[in-house]
Amino acid sequence: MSDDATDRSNSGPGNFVDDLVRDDLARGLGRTLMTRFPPEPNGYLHLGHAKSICLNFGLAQRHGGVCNLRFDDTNPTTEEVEFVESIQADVRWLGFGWFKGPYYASDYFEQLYAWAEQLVVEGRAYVDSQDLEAIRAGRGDFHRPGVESPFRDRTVEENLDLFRRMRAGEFADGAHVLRAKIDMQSRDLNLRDPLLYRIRHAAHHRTGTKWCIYPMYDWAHGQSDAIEGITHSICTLEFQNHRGLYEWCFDALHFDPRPKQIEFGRLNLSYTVLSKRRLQELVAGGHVAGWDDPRMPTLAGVRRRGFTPEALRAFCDRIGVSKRDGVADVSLLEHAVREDLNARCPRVMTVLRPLKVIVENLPEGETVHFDAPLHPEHPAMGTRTLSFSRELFIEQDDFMEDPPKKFFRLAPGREVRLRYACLLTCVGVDKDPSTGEITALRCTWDPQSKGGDAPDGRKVKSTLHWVSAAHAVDVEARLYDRLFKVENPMDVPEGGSWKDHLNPSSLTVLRAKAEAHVATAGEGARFQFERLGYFAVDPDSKPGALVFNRTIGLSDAWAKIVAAGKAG
RNA sequence: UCGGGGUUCGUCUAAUGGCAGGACGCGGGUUUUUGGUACCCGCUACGGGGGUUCGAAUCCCUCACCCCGAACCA
Repeated sequence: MSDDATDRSNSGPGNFVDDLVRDDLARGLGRTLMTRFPPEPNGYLHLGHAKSICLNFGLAQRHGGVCNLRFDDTNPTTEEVEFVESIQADVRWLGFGWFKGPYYASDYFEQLYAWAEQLVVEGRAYVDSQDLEAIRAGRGDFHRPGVESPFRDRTVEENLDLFRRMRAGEFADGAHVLRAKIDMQSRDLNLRDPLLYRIRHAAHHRTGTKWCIYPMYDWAHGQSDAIEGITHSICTLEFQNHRGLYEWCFDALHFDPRPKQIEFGRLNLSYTVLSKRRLQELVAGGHVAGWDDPRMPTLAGVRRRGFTPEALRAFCDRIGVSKRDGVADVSLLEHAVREDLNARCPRVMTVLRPLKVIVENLPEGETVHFDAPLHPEHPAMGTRTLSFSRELFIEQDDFMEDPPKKFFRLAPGREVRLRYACLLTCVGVDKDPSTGEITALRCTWDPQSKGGDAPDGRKVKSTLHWVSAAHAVDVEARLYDRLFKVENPMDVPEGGSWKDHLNPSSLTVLRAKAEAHVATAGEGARFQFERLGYFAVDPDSKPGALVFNRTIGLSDAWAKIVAAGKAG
């Protein structure tokens, strides 16, 4: 124990919210720790939400508390059931569950309205009948105080009457609003008589047409927290400016105990955009196939791509939680994904860009079988049988007629190993006489090297993946690259758009040859295609027509050598 | 310019008055039937300036820079 204080090698990523919660718990909260994840159902959840979900649910999990899922559904014009459903599915997929609920701010509309009337009665709120522009103008700006509305001094009776008639539907949208009566001189702009209710004759996805006035965020959120008994209301940095108003509401309603609002820095990721509005724009503009396009940073997208919830949670643990507005490197996410997939994925061989190989010393019609482990480090995962015959496919990238110095793979006269099979030597190259294009490789195998090692102990510098032409299954492989070409897509020159940074080759579709073992794989199944990366079966797959998404490639030392121009 | 936050390796993040540490990344190496994995070694940081102190990333002053805020969005 005493060593812990001095052993700095152990200190993991920071999480100042967790520290605060621990302090509060140590001091004695007097009630159960309760957090909440409060999405607005107006879009799909993305990686940024994953950070918030892991934070809120994680806190509850670690400290014997409870975390509510609550839909912040106070704006009927943007919210839809499609989203409340996808959000629940995504939270569950990530590995979290809620104790009761889910909850909805709309369930509290009646209570919220009653409290608003209370404010009116106490002279702390009034109905303003100025139009939008006048209200905006009256608010002033950073340097000028606001001016009071001419309607600010209406009597309680008049305010109550008007507010009730607002609810009753007597007025058109925009005719009146309910405002808190605070201080038009305040340096905190949120305290310059903020709007509490606006009229919206719009159907709500849950309350239908029962209401035609809807509470604003600032009126709904804190009170919803209080109703549920939330102890720690954790939100992102942009809400720091609202804390004064959050507290004002609790003062006005004399809430005790009250939730504590804590703000943290939202997740930003290099080479991607994380904002619902922009993701929506990518979908609407047809830049991707949908919210669940595997290139999207949505939870639906990365799930389809083959990311695991475990990897996402590990990533969220590792980036830490602070008040800094930073940008996490996408390579950290990729690392978490590879780390998890490496441990759990069975290995198989698939050739993405086939190059035909003819094994001259193996008679046509003859098949040799090899047993190969499904995971070299986990024998318990079992084995599968590989078929080897006269016609094979290897990767086009694995052969060069005139290789540079550091190219260890197949070349004329050179011997390599076929993974789990045998040693193979290239003895000739067939070319199309008119184009000069290589059509096939002439090779011989060493029957003494069955399994991959020669009895004479000779070594080869490279091991290639391969499939037998006669036994392979045709599959579609979808390769993904980063959606954006630049680290910060929001860094745009004058007159440009962040969408100018979209990577035109973020998707490559290939017709590949896979070993027979994958033929029966079901949707969502994950494999490592040896030497190529991790792949997951896409829902577009049909019987006999598998589609694989490349979740992430393996780290590729050779590609780095080539990119650095050091291949020799 | 007013208010609210923020500034530690390239990135994320520790250390809260006592040797600036970890992870990712990058470079090198060992092992290897994946140019994978694993393992080893190395790399780079306290925004600037003043002060307090035996001692400052940490406390004080000051400057600079960055983010958020003037929706009937959340």
